[in-house]
Amino acid sequence: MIQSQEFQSIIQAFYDAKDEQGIYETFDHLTYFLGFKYFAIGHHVDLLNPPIASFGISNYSSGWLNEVFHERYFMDDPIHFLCNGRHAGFAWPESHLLNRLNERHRHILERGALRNFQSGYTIPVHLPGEYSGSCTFATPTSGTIAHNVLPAAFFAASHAFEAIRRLARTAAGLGLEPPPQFTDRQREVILLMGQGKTYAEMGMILGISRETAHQHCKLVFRAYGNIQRCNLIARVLYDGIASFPEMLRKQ
Amino acid sequence: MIQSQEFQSIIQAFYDAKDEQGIYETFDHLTYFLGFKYFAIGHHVDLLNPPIASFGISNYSSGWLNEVFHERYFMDDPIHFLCNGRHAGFAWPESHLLNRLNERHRHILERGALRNFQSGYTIPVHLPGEYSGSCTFATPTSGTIAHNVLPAAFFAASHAFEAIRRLARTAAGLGLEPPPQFTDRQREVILLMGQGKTYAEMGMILGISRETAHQHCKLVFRAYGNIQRCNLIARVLYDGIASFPEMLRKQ
DNA sequence: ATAGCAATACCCAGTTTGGGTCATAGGCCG
DNA sequence: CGGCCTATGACCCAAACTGGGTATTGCTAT
Repeated sequence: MIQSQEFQSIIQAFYDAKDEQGIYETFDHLTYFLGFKYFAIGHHVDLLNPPIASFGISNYSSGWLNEVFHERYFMDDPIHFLCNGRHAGFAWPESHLLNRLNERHRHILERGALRNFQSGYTIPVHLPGEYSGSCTFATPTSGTIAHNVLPAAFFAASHAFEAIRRLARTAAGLGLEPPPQFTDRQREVILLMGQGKTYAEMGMILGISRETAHQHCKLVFRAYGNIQRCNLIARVLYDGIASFPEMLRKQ
Repeated sequence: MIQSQEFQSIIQAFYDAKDEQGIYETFDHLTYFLGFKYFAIGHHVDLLNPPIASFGISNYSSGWLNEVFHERYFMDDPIHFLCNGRHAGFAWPESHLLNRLNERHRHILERGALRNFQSGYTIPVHLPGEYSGSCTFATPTSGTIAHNVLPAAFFAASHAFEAIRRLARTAAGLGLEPPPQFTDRQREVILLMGQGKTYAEMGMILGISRETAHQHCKLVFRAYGNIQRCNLIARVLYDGIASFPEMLRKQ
């Protein structure tokens, strides 16, 4: 399958696509080629109020899309939820994944199954400074998905996402701004903020005065546009400026 | 290749590995299976002062590793640089990628080529809350890499990274105690805290009094053992109680 | 029915935050 | 050498947070 000329040409077609229509047709082709029926690719954002340069393309039925929009399923999409903290693709439904879902997630999953989404394969896409997203292939038949198509689906989905990102960015005229850069000292106070330390404690730990720690923090806030402390924590983790292990380390 | 039993068993072996030695042997096997000679997988961090729970494994020669450490190449690694803002894997060297490199990058790339890294394939790995990383396969022969192995390499690298992450995390002792459970209201105030809202703003948004929002937050803090607000944000994101998309979305 | 829990609401004293502004010292670079 | 950046330190002050309380309402499970 992967050795085939057809597979190579589908990948190339994503990069050659000039607009959403071209992407859609290529995806339709790919979905059929891989043996699935449905596809969806896009960012995990508020679909009723999508941010600039975000995108979402699928061949889901209008009935299901109506339900998703009307019931606001996209805010608690179980498949999107399972993408959190994950790089490798995953086939669903799978028992040990279902354990992580809450009531609302399961309800949505059941509604989807009624609408012919019995099983599928989803590829998460995370990139620093961008909205998380994913690419999903689904079938109306229940039962296990053939494992040998997964590498091809994973590979193709990644390139498809890459191609659509570029298209969406150039269409939006950005250039998303890259996350700010920080000095070593600034990164240190960021970690300490995430550990819940006060300015006085930071000063103690770093061997500097309370006011100096305060000053470093002020510059960090300013770099992010004077956002609030807690929002900063979420941002630096998301932007890859700090990692969970460092921030959550006991001390 | 991908259909082969051997490929499946290599993937499984990564998840079954109990320590770095097991990972190393499995990677050696995978590298040979894919037709490469060298492999390297790990986080893009300061190797002289690696953060907790970060990892790096490779079968590079000690001569090259010495040079990398001594000359601090890892701070300006051209391959790591090309991973920025990219999800799909990439084969190198490739002319349109080289354009993005600066002098120092090219110098390091040339030094690597002298040390037998003529061409390769690199898979970037980005995950919110973690350092970016990558997995590289390389060969001492110049010339184009056969395209048909790339999907297998991409797929296997993703699962390998996933398996090593889990190993490194449990070794770092994170995520041992099960996270507390929260009510819907509590989850709402958690999200609002992560968005930098004050108690008064939370009350406004939720249609309750400032003091009620305060009360919900107090119970959340208590559930985590009266930790500080900012530390809470890092914890709930790590524990999967809230996700980056819901916390960072504009509203 | 009654005990438990979630959600609501209010009080309060002490601490912390997050904006300013200002100043000095050292390092690096052209 | 001068300019720029970083790290350091200091002061001010209104607003917000923190962590104790108490108390009512309504729902649910035993």
